[in-house]
Amino acid sequence: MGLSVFNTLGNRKEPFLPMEPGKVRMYVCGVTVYDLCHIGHARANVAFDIIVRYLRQRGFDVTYVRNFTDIDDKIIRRANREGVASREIAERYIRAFYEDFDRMGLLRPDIEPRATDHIPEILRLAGRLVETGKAYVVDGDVYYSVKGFPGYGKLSGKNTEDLLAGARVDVDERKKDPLDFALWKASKPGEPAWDSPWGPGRPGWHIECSAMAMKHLGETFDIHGGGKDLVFPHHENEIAQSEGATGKPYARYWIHNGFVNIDNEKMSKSLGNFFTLREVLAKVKPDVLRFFFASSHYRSPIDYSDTSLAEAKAGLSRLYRVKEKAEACEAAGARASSVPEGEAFSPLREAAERFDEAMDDDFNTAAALGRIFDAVRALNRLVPANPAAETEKAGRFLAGYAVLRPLFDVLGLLREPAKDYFQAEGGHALTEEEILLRIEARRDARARKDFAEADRIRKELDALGVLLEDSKAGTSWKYKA
RNA sequence: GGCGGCAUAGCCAAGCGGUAAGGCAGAGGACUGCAAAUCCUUUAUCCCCCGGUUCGAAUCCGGGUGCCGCCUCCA
Repeated sequence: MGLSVFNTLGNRKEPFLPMEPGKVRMYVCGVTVYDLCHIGHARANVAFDIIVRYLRQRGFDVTYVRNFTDIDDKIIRRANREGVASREIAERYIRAFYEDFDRMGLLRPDIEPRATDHIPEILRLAGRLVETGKAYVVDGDVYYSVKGFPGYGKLSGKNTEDLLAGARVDVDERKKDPLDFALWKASKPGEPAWDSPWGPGRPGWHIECSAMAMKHLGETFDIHGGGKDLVFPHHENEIAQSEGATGKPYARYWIHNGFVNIDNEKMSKSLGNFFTLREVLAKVKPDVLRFFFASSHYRSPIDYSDTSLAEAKAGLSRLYRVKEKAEACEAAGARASSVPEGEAFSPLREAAERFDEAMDDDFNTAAALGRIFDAVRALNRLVPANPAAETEKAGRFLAGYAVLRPLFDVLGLLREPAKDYFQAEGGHALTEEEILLRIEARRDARARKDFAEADRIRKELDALGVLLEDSKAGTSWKYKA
């Protein structure tokens, strides 16, 4: 069984065969840095983060490139509004981007090119297209001539007649054809500009990705990813200008993620119905969001709400409880027994295998998560009641947990210690010390069979958001979900 | 108008021709002083509707209905 991926180019699932065996060259469209990231950006990036993690775990040497669009109309507009340089806007939001995305545990790409650092490459590419007559110059603007590229529409499944009939393409008199798009825009007064053979100007949106992807990955590379909304026109145009220039296939597999919806409607800046990542991270741990995203297939739309977040939180807690037990075993001095064998482990090993099958099927994280829960159930049967007193059992449990751990890593889940996950949330009424004091008092009450007092203390803590759990090994506590 | 996608239990969500994963919520049981956690059992005779293909369809085909996305900046 091999890995298969859904390729937007061709609109079907295909076996994944990189150009060079064992090596994957991958480009993902990053963000335009003019504002804070919202959870739609988070969804897209978590999706590709998981894809990279899985490819690497599967043994591929992945070169992961993700750009920053740091020059664009929206950045300029914001800079003008605030009376600062557009560079300053870009720097500010790149910083914010890293703050948010690092918290999400997103892998840093191997290369993070910025448009403004690639002006020479962009000019070279545009120049190549002008020289070969595939692009034309009007008043310092450079436009790509779509009619000259026969494959136009192959990614998005559109044809040029339909596009024209759609009549939603704004008519610019200077363009030879309404579908033509700008490779280079002459700068207006007060706008940032770079010198070019056609006068001072700045790059159009689509060409930066082509220039940067081809510079860092070659003229043909394996995977190009982004949100579904980029299929047309952005990615269609990237193909046109890149293949128009090189005559070679551009990206071989196009992967697009579905949207985050609010009340069944696309969340977006223009609709105004968006939540920034940091707003959401103020409410829930980053892992909750990751779990939420992983619980649907990356191509499906996913509906964001407080309810769905709460459900994700509940499911994730079940996972963290397993980790909590593994930590308890380690704390008790147990070490994973070498090879997990025996009847009790076969459901675990089977679940791990079926996890890979699910991921092989177009990165089906929802199904993969199902297999993780199967494994969790199997592993929970092996939990020692008192790890300190049952080191052998604890060692077996750890051996089982070691089978699961790589699965969590692929999804980027369970990155923090369970103790922190359950106990390190701020803003609670009681300190850890105060909680432990009450647990001690309750222990004494239980020892003298004063259950009324013991229950009183437990209820008191419960009212303050602290949950007690008795076991043979003692009483543990956690903040209520 | 053109193109594409989706409709599965109370909720979320897999499934891609062989007789409905998983999670949350619910019910019963075990464990517990009682809880919590955990384990066991249980919860869709049926997958929007109507036809068709097939020994067999949630899965394929045709026709409906509803919702969504792209065609304009957008993950």
